[in-house]
Amino acid sequence: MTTTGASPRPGTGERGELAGQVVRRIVHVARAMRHDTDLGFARLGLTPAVARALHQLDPDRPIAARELAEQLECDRSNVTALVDKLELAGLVHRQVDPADRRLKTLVVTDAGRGVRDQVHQVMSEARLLAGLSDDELGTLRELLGKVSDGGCPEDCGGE
Amino acid sequence: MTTTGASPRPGTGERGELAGQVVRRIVHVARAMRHDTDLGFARLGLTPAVARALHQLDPDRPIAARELAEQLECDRSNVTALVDKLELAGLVHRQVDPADRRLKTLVVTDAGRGVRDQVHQVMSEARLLAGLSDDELGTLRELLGKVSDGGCPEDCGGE
DNA sequence: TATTGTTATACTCTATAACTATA
DNA sequence: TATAGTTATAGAGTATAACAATA
Repeated sequence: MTTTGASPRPGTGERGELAGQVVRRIVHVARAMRHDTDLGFARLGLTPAVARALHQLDPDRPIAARELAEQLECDRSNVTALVDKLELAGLVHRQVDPADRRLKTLVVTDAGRGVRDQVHQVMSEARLLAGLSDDELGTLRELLGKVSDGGCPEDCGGE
Repeated sequence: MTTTGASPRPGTGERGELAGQVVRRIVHVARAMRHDTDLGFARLGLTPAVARALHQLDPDRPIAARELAEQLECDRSNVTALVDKLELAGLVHRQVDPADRRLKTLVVTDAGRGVRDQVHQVMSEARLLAGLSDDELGTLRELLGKVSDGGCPEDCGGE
């Protein structure tokens, strides 16, 4: 407690200023990236939310709507509309679970597989990251992984 | 075409995979951060967009609505509603520019100054960044700055 | 009684187009 | 005619509450 560095409140002091800059840059960069990916999704005829939903579905391990809602961190009621659009586009098929007839399993169709791959690719293009070397990208990935809750439920790190 | 490394399309190959992971992590982290800050804004009685608008206004250099729209990268028509709420809350005052009576200058009130400071602090708290050292934060800031369009119009880097 | 999926509803955010008042 | 701000409107995204079917 002798020198500087102990701020009464978070968001104050040098450390808080630095953290604030990082927060704003992350939000800004993410905004630009989403703007970028959204264009790609639109080219596939998908809204951003629908694209994210499709991306979250695993063609080889169908899940119920409930589970998709958890993965998307949104309410069940929203999933209904998202899956409606996916089913209308022929990318996903609702299938009642014989074991528990309350559940509706979301099966990705063959067409859905193809579009899902394209969604994945759109999210990997990352024009904005072109200026970074492979080393820098690696470092960035590590640092982002250290951010609390940066563990990412499914697809961020592992693959 | 002799070795690896040359991918026909972006989003393919090792580099694309790495970039994709970084993209997804950034989006995920930004999502978590926004969720975090949004709670803070709500405690101030502000919606996220209103908070961002107030944060963008400089109490010492009033700007017109048009300019705010540019800074927020949104349409003029939206600014009307945002400023409506800010004015209703007594945080901002519309003032017709005598020089060009088409313009309405947005003046931050005394109460507005206080709330704006709190907004700034909410954005600097960054609980999620607690696990990173000062060095790591600095590196993260640099790398994010290298991302295309990471220049950030106003408040990200400079202060 | 608890849970799944659905529906109805509402609010926020954002965009487009048409209007007004100034210039 | 061009521009600033406003209004009306629409669509996407997300949340809550109530409902039917199933467990």
